[in-house]
Amino acid sequence: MAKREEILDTALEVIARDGYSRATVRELANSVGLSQAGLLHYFGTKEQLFVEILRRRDERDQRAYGEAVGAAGTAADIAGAFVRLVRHNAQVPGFVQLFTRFSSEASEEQHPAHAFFRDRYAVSRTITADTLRKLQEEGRLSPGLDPERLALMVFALIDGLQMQWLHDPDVDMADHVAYFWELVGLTPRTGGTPAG
Amino acid sequence: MAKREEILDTALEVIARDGYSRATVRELANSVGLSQAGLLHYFGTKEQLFVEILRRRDERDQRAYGEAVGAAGTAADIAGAFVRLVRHNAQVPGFVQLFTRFSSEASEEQHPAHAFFRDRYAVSRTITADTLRKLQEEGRLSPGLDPERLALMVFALIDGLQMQWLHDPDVDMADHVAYFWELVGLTPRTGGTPAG
DNA sequence: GTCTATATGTTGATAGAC
DNA sequence: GTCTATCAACATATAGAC
Repeated sequence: MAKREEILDTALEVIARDGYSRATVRELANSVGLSQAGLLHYFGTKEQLFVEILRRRDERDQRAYGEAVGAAGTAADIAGAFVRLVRHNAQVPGFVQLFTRFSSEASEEQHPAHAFFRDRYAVSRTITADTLRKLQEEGRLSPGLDPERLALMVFALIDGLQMQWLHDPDVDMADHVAYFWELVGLTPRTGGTPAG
Repeated sequence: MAKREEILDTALEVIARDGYSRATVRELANSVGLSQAGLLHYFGTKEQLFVEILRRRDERDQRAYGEAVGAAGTAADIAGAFVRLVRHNAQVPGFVQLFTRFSSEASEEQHPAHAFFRDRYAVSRTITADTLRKLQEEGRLSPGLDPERLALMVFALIDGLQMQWLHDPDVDMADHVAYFWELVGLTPRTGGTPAG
C-alpha cells in the first residue's frame, strides 16, 4: 500500500507543476520510475488512477482546510477557511487545472468519475450548510440568509473563479471569495496559517 | 458564406442535444451532410470550427440577453437579464457542456482557443461593470459596492453553477443567480421573455 | 511486480481524384 | 467543393515473459 501512496504523491507533484495535458499515464509512470503497464498494474484504469489522485489531494486539504470549515466556531473562521483554501489553490495551478478539466469531463453520467464528483459536491455543500446554519442559530449570521443557497454558491463561485484565473492569472481569487463573505455580512479572518 | 452559417447552426443544434463527447468533427460532418474532409475544408482545424461555433452562439445570445445587460436602465433589468440568460442555458445542457469543457481545455496558453476565452471573459466583465457603475452613479445601486468585483463574481458564479448543474440537474441555476442579486440588494425582474 | 511488445480504438489532418 | 482513402499520432489497455 505504501507504494500506491508514493505513486499518488509523486503524481500530485508532477501535475501541480506541469498541468493536466502532460498528465498522461505514460508521463506519470516515467516520473515515478515505472513503465506505463507497471503503473496501471496498481490502478487498473486511467480514470481510477485520477480519482485516487483527487481523493488523496482531498484528504490532505481536508485536514488543512476542510476541518476548519466544519469546525468553524465563528463567522470569521468559516469565511477565513474558504479564503485560505483558495489562496492555497492559487499556488498549484496545475492541480486546479486537473480538477477543472477532469470535473468537466466527468459531468457526463457514463464517465467513471461521475459519481465521485457528484458526491464530492454534495458532501461539501452539506458540511458548509450545516456549519452556516449552526452559526445562524447562535446569532452570528443574519437570520434572513439561506445556508443551503450560500453553501452551494460559494463552491460555484470558487469553481468559476478558478476557471477565470486559469485564463488570466491576474484574477485574484482569494480577494473575490473574501468579498463574497463580506456581502453576506461576514468578515473573514485570514491571517496566519492553519495549524495542520 | 451562407454555407458556413448553415453548418454552424446545425452543429449548434447537434451539440445542444447530444453533448460535447459526440461532437467530433466526423460526427458533426455527418449531421450536416458532409464528409469530415468536406467540413474541415471550411474551417481548417477542429479548434477553429469550435471557436466559430461559440462565436455564433454568442452572437445570438448577445442579441437576446447581452444587450439587455448593457442597456439595463434599472437595477431590476440587469439582474433579470442574468437570470433569464441562465434560465435559457438550462435548456441546452449539451451546449453548456461544450462551453465548460472547451473553456477548461483552452485554459492553457498554447491552446488555439485561449485568446478567444480570455477576451470573452474580459469583455463580459467590462460591459457588466460599466453598467453597474452607471446604475450606481444614478443611485440605484448601493454606493459601497464594487462594480468590478461584482461583475467578475457573477460570471464566476454562473460558470460554477453550470459545473454543478451538469453533475446534478436538480441544481437550480437561475434561483441561485437571482439570490446573488438579492444579496447585492437588487431584486431581479424575471418575468416575460426578452423581445428578440 | 515489472517489463516489453502489441492490440485496439479514436481522432484530426492531408493527398489527390472528380 | 466535395469525396474517398489513408496517414499519423496518441493513449489506453492487455498478453505474456521474466
